[in-house]
Amino acid sequence: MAETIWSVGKVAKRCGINVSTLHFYEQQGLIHSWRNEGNQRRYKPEVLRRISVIKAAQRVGVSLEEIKQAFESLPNNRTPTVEDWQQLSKNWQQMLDGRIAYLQKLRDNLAGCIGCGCLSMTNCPLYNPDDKLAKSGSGPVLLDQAEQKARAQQEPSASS
Amino acid sequence: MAETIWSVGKVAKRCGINVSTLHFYEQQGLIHSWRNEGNQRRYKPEVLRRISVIKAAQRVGVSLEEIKQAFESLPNNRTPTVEDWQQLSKNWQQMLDGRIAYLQKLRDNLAGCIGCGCLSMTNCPLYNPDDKLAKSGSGPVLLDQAEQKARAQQEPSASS
DNA sequence: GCTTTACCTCAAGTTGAGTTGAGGTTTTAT
DNA sequence: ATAAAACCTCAACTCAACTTGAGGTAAAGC
Repeated sequence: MAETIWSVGKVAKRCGINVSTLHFYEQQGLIHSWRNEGNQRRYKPEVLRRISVIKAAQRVGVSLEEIKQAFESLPNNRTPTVEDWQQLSKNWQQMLDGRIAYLQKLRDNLAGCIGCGCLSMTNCPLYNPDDKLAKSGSGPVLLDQAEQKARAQQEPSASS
Repeated sequence: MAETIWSVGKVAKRCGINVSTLHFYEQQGLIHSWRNEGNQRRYKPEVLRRISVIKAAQRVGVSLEEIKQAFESLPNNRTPTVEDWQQLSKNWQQMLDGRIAYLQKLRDNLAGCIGCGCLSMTNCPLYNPDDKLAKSGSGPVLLDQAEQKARAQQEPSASS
């Protein structure tokens, strides 16, 4: 219940990040602060939660832009409620399920693939990552990599 | 068995990447080529395997530098054998297991954590990512993020 | 009271992973 | 034989995510 107010330095230390990173996140609209009389930043404890989420998400490869979009489901005007965070959490979990599924698929394919010695261009999932792996079961809630544009199929001409 | 020789354009098209990316990877020492009489790049089919591995690895957040190091276990002078690739594959799988474990832990913690409404700084794994999540079961073979340096523990002073 | 520490802004620099463009050569296709 | 497509080099640009530095103000400790 400690209705604590935080300074940049405290937040930075507590979260293990630089003060400059907090400036940066604020500038990017990921976190918010108000100022005291001396123009110094002050934070609600909520900010720690946000930063924790940012760090956790980054670790799994989510960009700041995507995180920001996820945060936009949180209210700007009032402090997010438990329900607000739960909604975000739900989306997050779908994404994580997708990522996990992808990694598992990749791992399992590696076993039979990377070391198999085959040079079968048409069969090997490693040589054909788009079909077999990239598009595999991820419910892209936050991630939406929108990759693979070039997908021409054309074998070279020479052969022995 | 097709002992095919590849040009940049063919490789690029086949792999769905730009020619400039191949130049770049070569410059970074990730792939190799020789030149024909007209100074144009020529590739062994092996390069497709390398690029596939690069792409797969990048997708799970491995940096080019780490990939390069992994490739250094491959022979420079001769074409990698099945065994060479198998060794690399083994390391890769350990890393993937680590990443999967991390993601699962994160997902499971999210359920009880991000939306729980607790503000318990001392208990919540989200607020204390270093201990609970970051260091959790990953045998860092390729990843070795070497993060968390700043880990001071200091609560702010004010309270209500 | 004064010194040290923390904070402020704003501009510029850094790193990773490429991309773009200019200016020129080779290959391929007709 | 000639035009189009593919290739070459090298330098510069881009973008994300920060970090560093200069020059100055505010707050804390003794």
